[in-house]
Amino acid sequence: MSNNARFAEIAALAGDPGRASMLTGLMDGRALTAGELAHLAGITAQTASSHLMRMTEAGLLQVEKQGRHRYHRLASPAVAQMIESIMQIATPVTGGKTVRTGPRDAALRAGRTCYDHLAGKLGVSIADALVGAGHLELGRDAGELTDTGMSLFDRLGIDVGSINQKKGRILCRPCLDWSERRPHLAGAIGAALCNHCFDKGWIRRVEGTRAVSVTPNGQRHLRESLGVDLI
Amino acid sequence: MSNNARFAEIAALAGDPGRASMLTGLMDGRALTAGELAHLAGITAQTASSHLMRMTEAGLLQVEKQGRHRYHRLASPAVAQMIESIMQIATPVTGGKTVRTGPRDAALRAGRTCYDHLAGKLGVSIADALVGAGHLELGRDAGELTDTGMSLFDRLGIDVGSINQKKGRILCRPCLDWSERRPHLAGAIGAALCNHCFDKGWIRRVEGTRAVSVTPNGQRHLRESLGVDLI
DNA sequence: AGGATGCTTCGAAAACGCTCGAAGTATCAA
DNA sequence: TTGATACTTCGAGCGTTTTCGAAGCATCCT
Repeated sequence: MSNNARFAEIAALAGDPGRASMLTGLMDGRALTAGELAHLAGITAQTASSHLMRMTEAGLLQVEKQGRHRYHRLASPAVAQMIESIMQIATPVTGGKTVRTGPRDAALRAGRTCYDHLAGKLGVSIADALVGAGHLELGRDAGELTDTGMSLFDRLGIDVGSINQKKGRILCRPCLDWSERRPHLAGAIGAALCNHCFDKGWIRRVEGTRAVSVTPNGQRHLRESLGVDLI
Repeated sequence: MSNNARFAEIAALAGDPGRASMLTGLMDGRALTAGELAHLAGITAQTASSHLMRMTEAGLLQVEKQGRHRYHRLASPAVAQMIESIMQIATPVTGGKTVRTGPRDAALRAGRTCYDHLAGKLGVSIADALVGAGHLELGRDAGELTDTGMSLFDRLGIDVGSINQKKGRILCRPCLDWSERRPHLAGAIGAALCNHCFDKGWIRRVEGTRAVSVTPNGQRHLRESLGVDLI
């Protein structure tokens, strides 16, 4: 298959409303069953099954069989970044005020995972706090931990040395939050920080959604360790 | 229109072979006429016209009327990054050996523009030289100029201060070259460097293609200023 | 074993979107 | 003004894709 045909195939897969729902629904990094994805997209199980098979064959998804369930997840960070970049175009820049204000949306806006890192108000707050304290520098195209930021992560027990393939510096990626329209911390560093928060019990998934809530313990540690002031 | 519908619409626009050809054809950053794009995609002018109108209305393209020609270009760097990220998924990682070896392809591989910066062997060589000399640090997610790199750019007359919105550091973005499968310099810094090379007459577009050739003068300056050794 | 649940395969109907010929508008050239 | 070029609009044909009911496997539970 020619290069252009592959390109069109991949884009077309993301270009169906049902499949688009599933892909964006998987953007929190979790693995969902075929049934959950069908419900999420508002289509029958048969239709979803066919879609999922095609996306898996094309390399967009990975599937893991577990009993009578089949768990589907995004195949790689590259796929997540593709979806993110399409969202960037699809989200109208005008105003940036998404008027949807349900109770569920509120939880999502407060904090959620964005594939492998933290987003929403939580993600933005952490990024802001790190930048404010001089631990992080975030530009439009890229970001990096400063020396103090590196030693901070070191103290927290996040092994920044193994993340980075280069010698000294830690380079990471900003990700424009589509509810806050502000950059937060993505890339390898963002993923490591997110994992750390889960491991230490600072944050917890809200059952059945992609939202995360900060535990009381987490609230204290985020404030003391990272200087994050949550409202 | 719901957020998901917008997402699907954008992706579907990129998901048609004809439109995909046009979009990737515009990835060199030039503005092409409707006729050129029709020829490039192998479709009639009528069909192309309809495609171009849809993509323009959706915010993917910008059109500029000039006499009886209509010049189309990608609407923004964000669109270019979306296309780039789709290519990332579409390009099979296996081997990375694209066997096409025409004379035109050779020129393209030697050097070309990638939206607003330099790619191909030329782009990779420049990035390698800068990294090798300690002027640049490139990670998987991000990159930055070092202090010596900043003063180098300063000496060249590239105004790094106005590029960066932060105080001291210059953060940029790596872009995985899809012919070399190696990162080169993109983002604001990459764009500024590319412009500088054009302005100084170091490189020149090969008529009618997206390839760029290095002028004798450019060859000398690239070697002397940046330490780039072109084969 | 028997029944329920989760998912896939099959097949056919319906809808959607791509495509191009023909005709229309705008610009340039002489 | 006349003709040529560049592009767009209109309309109809036609292939692709989506969709879901029905049936078929696979797995779990009791």
